[in-house]
Amino acid sequence: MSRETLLPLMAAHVLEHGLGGASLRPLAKAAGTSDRMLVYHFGNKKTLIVELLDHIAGIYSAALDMALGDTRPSSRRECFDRVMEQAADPAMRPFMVLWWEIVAGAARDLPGYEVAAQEMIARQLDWLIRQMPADDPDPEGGARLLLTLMEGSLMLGTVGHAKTARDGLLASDLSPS
Amino acid sequence: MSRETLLPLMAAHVLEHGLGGASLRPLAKAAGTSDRMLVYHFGNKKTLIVELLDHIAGIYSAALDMALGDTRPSSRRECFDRVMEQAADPAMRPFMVLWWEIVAGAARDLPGYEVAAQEMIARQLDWLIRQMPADDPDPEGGARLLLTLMEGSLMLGTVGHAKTARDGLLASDLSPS
DNA sequence: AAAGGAATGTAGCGATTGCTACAATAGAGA
DNA sequence: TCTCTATTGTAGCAATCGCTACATTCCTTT
Repeated sequence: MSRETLLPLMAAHVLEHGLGGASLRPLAKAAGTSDRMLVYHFGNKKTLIVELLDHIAGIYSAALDMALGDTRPSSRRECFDRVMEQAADPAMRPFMVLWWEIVAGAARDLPGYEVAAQEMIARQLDWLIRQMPADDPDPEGGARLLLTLMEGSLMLGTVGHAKTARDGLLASDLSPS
Repeated sequence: MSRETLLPLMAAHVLEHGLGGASLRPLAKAAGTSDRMLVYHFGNKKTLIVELLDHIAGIYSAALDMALGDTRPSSRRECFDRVMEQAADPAMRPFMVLWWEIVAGAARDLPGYEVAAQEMIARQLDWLIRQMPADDPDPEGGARLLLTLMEGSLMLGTVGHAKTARDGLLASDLSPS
């Protein structure tokens, strides 16, 4: 059992139970090993978490690649609505919950958190650019705008202000300027 | 020493050191008491945290009231820029860092986190409405839109994608529709 | 002054934390 | 077959966790 075998199992555990309370022994049990072996393979907990975050960022990228739509939207607003609908999928909820924990860790400068978050956002932006309307005059700028709106809306959603974000969006013009 | 005396002191400690690692003994030391007394006053840690979050939401509201600008901006974009500039103030950083921890807690349904976050967002929205241009035809809708953009931008900023948000905003039209 | 509840100190319990010392096994190359 | 290194198990350490039992002090009310 090597690092590569253990990481996906631990990632699954973290997706379900969170990063904050992730201690060696539960992590080990989820991976079918002992805390002793986790330290043996990764040296210490800090570097384990760093590698785990990197691995999770990889999982997220792969999940995005799987979710490429086959038809392109005809407007930025339709694109936004589609992506938001997909983010609301219950299957995405563990990712969502973990995501805010990663953001919090990045804000507090915990090692590995910011790089992982940065990677995940970069992937999401790439993905979004490919999802933009085919005739959009500025797909990069549009994707960046939609990403900002999306993340703001998702955050407001998780703290019980989904309606606030929705109403704000209704009063806005997403079309290219 | 009552609850009301202890809460501000613990809030200061949490603003500096975070909520996640906040355990009874350090909290007590920051408040000049013992863990024994914290349990005596609040019953247990969970309700302590709930009351502490409520208190912190109150502090945040007060801080916003202090920061009401004396001149109104003349456009939504100017309003946005001003608010973002204020949010970038180093003095706001502890609030920012703590904020994402509260969001993460709300996403994970920890008791008290969502209510606190909801309250803080509601206050921020009220504040934003009062900061909108005087001649804005739809201050409520505009404030909701700006709030969404702000929070998205702030999040992207904390994970090292401030430029992404900025470029997205440049390619957008914030004027009322 | 006596009494009684509120407030506080001391000490510690059982559980969990990250990590380590030591020993045992296993499998590959000589 | 014999080493030698890589891997794994067992046991435990010191620190911290939330919380509690028990005793004591303090202040208010009668």
